[in-house]
Amino acid sequence: MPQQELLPGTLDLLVLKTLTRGPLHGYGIAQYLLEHSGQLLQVGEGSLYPALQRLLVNGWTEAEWKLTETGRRARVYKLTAAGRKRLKEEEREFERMVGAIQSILKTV
Amino acid sequence: MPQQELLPGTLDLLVLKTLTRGPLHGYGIAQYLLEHSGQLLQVGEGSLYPALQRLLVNGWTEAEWKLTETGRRARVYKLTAAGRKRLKEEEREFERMVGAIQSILKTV
DNA sequence: ATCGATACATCGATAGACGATGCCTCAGCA
DNA sequence: TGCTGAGGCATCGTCTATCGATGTATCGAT
Repeated sequence: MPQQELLPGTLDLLVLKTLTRGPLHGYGIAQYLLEHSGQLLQVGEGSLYPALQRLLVNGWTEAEWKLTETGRRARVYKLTAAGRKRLKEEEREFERMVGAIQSILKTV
Repeated sequence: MPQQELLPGTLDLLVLKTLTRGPLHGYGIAQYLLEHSGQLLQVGEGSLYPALQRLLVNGWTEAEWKLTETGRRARVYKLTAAGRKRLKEEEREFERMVGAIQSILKTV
């Protein structure tokens, strides 16, 4: 059984939250999530880039091509006001769901 | 935006957990989850019955046709030993994932 | 020269959730 | 008598998301 790298449906939330720390590019987002989750949240590229597209299309983020300090081109994403609003909603919804599930799990 | 009824990937976990309280049929499982989650976990039939099939096929549950007190036929599901083991794994994995996500969410 | 890390993106397969639909029984009520 | 709603099963098609594989390219270090 291949263990999943992610809880399905939570990736947009994670990306949006990461971007509250400041504009960042895709690779950096994946790194941030990996490092700040004890290596648990391993976002594959095949999941990440489609997610970044979703966020763009929905207007939750804006993108700009830039050069990193190391001289590589990178597409830097920035939260929009709508994105911040969306983040709040997704956070609330996530906590609601987790709370509901845990209330089931904790019953003896 | 249609709000989701379930956190994807958590349905098997919820069903397995529900069955630790004793054998139960599909309809009863859906009711239990609804009632014990403050009406939050609304499992649709199009999600539930495929899930019950999965659990059966994997040997996590056993099924038996019975009659309810009201005289209707019902397929009653019961946890197997393997199902109990599986439940423990899924519980651990869920808490791990939620912990990781919340550690991202709580950073300022 | 090659290799690993950085950086983008797409494609196809798989899986899961969901709404709609269909079939059946029983109890209650008009 | 006939209808309706609740209890019960199940499947089908659609949609969406995750994921592994693949492909391109640059840069620094060996």
